[in-house]
Amino acid sequence: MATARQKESVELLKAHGLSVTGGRKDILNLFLSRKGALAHADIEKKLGTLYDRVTIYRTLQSFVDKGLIHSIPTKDNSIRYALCKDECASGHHHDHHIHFVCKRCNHTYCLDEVATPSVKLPKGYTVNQVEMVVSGVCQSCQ
Amino acid sequence: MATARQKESVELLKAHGLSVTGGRKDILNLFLSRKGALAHADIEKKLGTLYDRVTIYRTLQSFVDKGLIHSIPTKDNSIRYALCKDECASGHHHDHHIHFVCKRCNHTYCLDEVATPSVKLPKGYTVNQVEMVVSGVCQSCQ
DNA sequence: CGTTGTTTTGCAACAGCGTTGCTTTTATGT
DNA sequence: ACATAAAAGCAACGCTGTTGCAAAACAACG
Repeated sequence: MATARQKESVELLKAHGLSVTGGRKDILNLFLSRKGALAHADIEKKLGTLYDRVTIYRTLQSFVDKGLIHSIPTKDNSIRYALCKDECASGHHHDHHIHFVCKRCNHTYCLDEVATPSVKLPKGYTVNQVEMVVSGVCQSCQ
Repeated sequence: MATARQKESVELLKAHGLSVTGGRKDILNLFLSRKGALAHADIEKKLGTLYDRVTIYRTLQSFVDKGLIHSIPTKDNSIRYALCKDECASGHHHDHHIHFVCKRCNHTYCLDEVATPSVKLPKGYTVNQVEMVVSGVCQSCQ
């Protein structure tokens, strides 16, 4: 099981054109094991003794660049990251789902089954991307 | 005209239970004169010589607390602020409009005429607040 | 399996953002 | 105009994210 996940992360890394290193495997495993988004601070808290702060920053950046994870904007000024679905590729993110932030446990979830509704903008505006973040109370915290 | 705006800002401050000071008037005037959101950095650039950095932070915070302005989350990790409509009061923000970020001029607008569409979440989720940020190209930059 | 060239990591230092404590100055209400 | 309460200024700090460079790890190839 742990080995299965190991294999999965290695495959994912290779499939996205990233060389396989210990740090990348560990960080990717965090994303795979925990459904929900992670902030840099979360990762540092879990792996802080193993890897340098800078390495984590650069790893996250490379993951975003290669379409492995995407960033989620939040009100509290801390960027969170979550795994992308298969449709995302290098340079092209297609996260058409909405994000949910729980006020109790402070976890962030990708609600893949909920698509972002289309919006009608006033004349003259060209839409490029739509971000939707819903906050409230999640299933586990009810 | 400048005096009319002066009066308007004084009224607004008083109406929201804030004492009237030079800094608050100047900062509020910035919001009144410029349609669009402002980041702390923008304000500092315009008024930086007049007021201390800390004063600007505290002023913005008090404006948010009293329901004068609201914050807008962005991907680049810089909080922007925009004027609230009348429905907002101390502690209760009702910004049910969407926000638009232009990729060209990098301005942020409140599209008050566009309401946030309602979303259907999976069972077990309680919705508290919905944030919608659309990015693209604005009217002036077409 | 070892060598070589490239990529990644760790370390140190730095810049920017936002906060806090304390003192001085400014506003408010009587 | 005065006393009291609030805000501004100053200094310092912590946290987040970035950059340059040297050491280490990885990938490809013979």
